[in-house]
Amino acid sequence: MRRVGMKDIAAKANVSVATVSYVINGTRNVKPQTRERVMKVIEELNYTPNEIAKSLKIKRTNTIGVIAEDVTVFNVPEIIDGIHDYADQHDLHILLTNMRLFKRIGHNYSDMETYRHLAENAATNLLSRQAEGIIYIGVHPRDVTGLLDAKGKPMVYTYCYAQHELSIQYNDEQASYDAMHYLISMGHKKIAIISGLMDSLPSRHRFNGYYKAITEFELPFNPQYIRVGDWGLQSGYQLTKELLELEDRPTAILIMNDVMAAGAMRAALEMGVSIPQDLSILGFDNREFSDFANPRLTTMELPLHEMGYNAMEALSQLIKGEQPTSDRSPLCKLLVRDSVAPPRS
Amino acid sequence: MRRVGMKDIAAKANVSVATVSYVINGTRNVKPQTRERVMKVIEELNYTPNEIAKSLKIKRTNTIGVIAEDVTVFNVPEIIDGIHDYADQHDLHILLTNMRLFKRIGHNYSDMETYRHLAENAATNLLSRQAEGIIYIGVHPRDVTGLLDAKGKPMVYTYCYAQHELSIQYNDEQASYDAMHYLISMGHKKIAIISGLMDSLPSRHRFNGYYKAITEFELPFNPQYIRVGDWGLQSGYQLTKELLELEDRPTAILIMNDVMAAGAMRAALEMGVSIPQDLSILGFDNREFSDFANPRLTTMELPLHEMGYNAMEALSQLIKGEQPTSDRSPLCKLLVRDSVAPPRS
DNA sequence: CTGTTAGCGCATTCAT
DNA sequence: ATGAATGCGCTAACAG
Repeated sequence: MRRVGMKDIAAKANVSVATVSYVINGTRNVKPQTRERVMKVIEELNYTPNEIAKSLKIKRTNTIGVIAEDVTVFNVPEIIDGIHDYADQHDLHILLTNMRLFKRIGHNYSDMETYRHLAENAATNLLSRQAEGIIYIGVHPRDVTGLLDAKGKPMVYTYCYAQHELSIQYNDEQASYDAMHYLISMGHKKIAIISGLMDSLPSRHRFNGYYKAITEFELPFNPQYIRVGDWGLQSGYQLTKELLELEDRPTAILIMNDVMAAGAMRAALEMGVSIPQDLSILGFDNREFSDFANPRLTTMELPLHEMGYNAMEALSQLIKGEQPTSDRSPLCKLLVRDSVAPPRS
Repeated sequence: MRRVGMKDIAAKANVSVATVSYVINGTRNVKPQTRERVMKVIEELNYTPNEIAKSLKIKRTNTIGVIAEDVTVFNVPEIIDGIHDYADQHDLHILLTNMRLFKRIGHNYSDMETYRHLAENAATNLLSRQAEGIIYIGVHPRDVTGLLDAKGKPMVYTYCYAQHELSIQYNDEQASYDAMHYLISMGHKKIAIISGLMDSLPSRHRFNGYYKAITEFELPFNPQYIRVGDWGLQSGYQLTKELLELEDRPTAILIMNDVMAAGAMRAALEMGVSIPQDLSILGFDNREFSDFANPRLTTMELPLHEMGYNAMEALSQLIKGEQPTSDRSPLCKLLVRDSVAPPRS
């Protein structure tokens, strides 16, 4: 049998389709009896409104498009969760496109051709499905300026940056400053840093935070303590070894991601340096394994949920023509576990 | 300015809307010149078809609804990735609902009221947005029979079961049988098992696989070697200690998840038992940390991508009125790393 | 308080 | 090879 529509309800309840519409949407006062009658028929016929027809009519879909570079990359699901959190509260729906970047072109960002094509396609599709705005979720914080054209629809970036566009990204500088503050408050003075690749924005920002803390708290600045890794475990391992072989060893290392921190722990283990008694380690990311490490790794947790939530909030405001008021650089949060202790006196 | 529609194209190109429709969809032959002219105007006006209007007309949306109990739970994103893989290849779109189960009601499954309400709501919403079918992704393999009513639309469950409904779930029994086979092929005869809670379907199935292998390969059956954990790290730790204190120690342990395996490794470390020389460990899940563990954990990898992909495939077939032909219990894959070695002779 | 009616943007039948 | 006209299911004037 045909799908039941308002017309069927109207017929069976002896009213006009308009009235049915009114009782469903509460758009106008309807006499309680009629209302009751209509409701009963709706119930009986198990009627569900066709939102697509409604959308066509009112020119609003309450749907927002999300383009994720890759949903399987750690951190991304939590951002999506934040998006859904806001969406639920505001009766918005999510059309999700997953570009599957890693599986498709691997880490080869240079294949910009394919890449831009995918993104452009995704946006066009979303837009033709009448998404009222788009959120673009990167796969790690980098500049994606000029990648996308939302054809005049509102757009918000998160977990990546775009010039002249609204983007929500956690505050890297403050995060590493806060981490340093914690280390210093524990009594550390000789604090090394293992940074990520220096062509990355987060690396630069975090280094700024490190340097700012060094300066403000008047710690000795030792260039030997500054090491540049490549985000991989092996580099954390190697650089930590180097740091521990220094004549004037640091008592703590701030490490820009948990993976390199895992390498650091391995190096320390091999060299008989115990954490946190002989060396304190502070990571970034709160990766799943950091809670299973031995000792459990103290790390900076990223405000992922908040990023998604704020991005949605900002987008909604943009859609309504308002000025976005959301915090564009939410703060990371120190997760105190067991890899930091006061230095040996 | 108003959004540009077919009418605008038609006017500017001096043709009827019908013709515009024909050139866009290639539904009928159009004189090359006219065709050309229309295309040019489309280009100029930057026209994008309104898929929502089209859907209303043709009564097909090419949209499928996905209900995830919680997208932030490990394993789920990879399933979603499989769904997108199929969707991309078949020009299908995904409307994703995230019930956010953990954040909302925690692990308290007993709050079935809220829970069913959420699910029912999600389905209704998806359906009223004209999703042509629904995929339900659980948060771990359990029976969810009777949770949802798709009102006659096709529905496929994955990462959970539902009686009398189509569900795609990896083959647990085969997985643990394969794991055992590997252990045995490495020369182990005294193989213990640390199972998950016995009220769980996977636990039962995996135990079946264990027992089947024991029987088929005529290994001694030692009830002492069977331990029941609760999936948590602590239980893996505790049970491994007990196993290692046995007079007749096992030389290998099959552990039903990586988290308990992490506990096992900790126990072994404390007792001075080295892995894999003195004890082999084989986990389940391929959790992120298992690759960072020391030694790297050999584990069974779940066919998550395939589950998502197959679920989509089956759903598509159902939508088309065909018999689903997808493999409903894809196989797990052994991921050989460093925690298994031949027993000491 | 309720009914009639005109579209929303498009695909499609029936003419020509 | 093309156009005119109809309607998908719904909302929102407008009219009573």
